[in-house]
Amino acid sequence: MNTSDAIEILKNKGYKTTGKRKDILSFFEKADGYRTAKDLIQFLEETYEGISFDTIYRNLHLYNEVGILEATELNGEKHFRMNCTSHHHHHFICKDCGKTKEIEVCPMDEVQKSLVNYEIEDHKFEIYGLCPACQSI
Amino acid sequence: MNTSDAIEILKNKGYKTTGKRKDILSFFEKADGYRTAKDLIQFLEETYEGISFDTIYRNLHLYNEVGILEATELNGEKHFRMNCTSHHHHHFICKDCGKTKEIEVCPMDEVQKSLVNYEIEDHKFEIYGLCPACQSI
DNA sequence: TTACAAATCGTAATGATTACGATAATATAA
DNA sequence: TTATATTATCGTAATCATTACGATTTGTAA
Repeated sequence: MNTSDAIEILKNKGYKTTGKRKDILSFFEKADGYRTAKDLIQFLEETYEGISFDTIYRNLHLYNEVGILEATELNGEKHFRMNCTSHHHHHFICKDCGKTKEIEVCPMDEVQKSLVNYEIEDHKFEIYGLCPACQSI
Repeated sequence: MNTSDAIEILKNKGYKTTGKRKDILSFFEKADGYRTAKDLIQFLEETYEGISFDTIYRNLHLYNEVGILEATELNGEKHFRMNCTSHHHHHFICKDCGKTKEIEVCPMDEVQKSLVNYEIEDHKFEIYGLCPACQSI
């Protein structure tokens, strides 16, 4: 997903296009990994001094709801990244820089066999560590 | 892991045994699934009216550190359960009652092949949904 | 260009968790 | 068993991320 895809989604759902919304999208497009609300605030402060928390969190929440962003929880903070809609997969997440690498393995087919009578709603499979670039630092 | 195993661990590490510590352990032993700090406070208030947050969170943190409890994050709150030390496995977690079912499948061996040069520190594989008992309610 | 719904602002409130100085309780050694 | 050192707990305030809200501004469609 990129910024213009995302704007298209918002328009189709009747949400308005604003400068802040576009900048939030390009921030995540450029980020290519997980970022926190704080990271986003810091970025937007450069352009929009004194931007409201309301704007930050409302839009993060909205983007997550319409599938533009996906979220995960790391050290007590929510982290967000551009959603990869292409196909189902999981991520290696670098604890240092937040960048991700796609993992194609998903064990859910096999797991379901051992969960008859259980109603599966969701699953999470994430690998944490240091990416090659962050190991040398 | 049960309460007496856990007390043994604490003793061996030089931590003192108190009534509250024992009660916290038996709470989690009885629970057989994930519980929040709030759940624990509610339980302990019955016996120890006005128990301090400090006691709750300090002990949860300690038990997690020494491997008595394991933790996960669900809807913005930390959830804790007795650690199953026997062997490596993952969990189905019921969103309603917090009870868990062990999943023996772990795809990490296979995943590692696609992560050469990545330093893997940790991984999480959890399945969420409703257990048979909670579906009928 | 107008009008109205939606977005943002500025700031206060919330909720989970952490922190801390004072006090109490436990374990150990005499 | 008693003294003593160390650890645990208390009571409460502080912190941190996130949510909420009335007032104001802005985008969009007619």
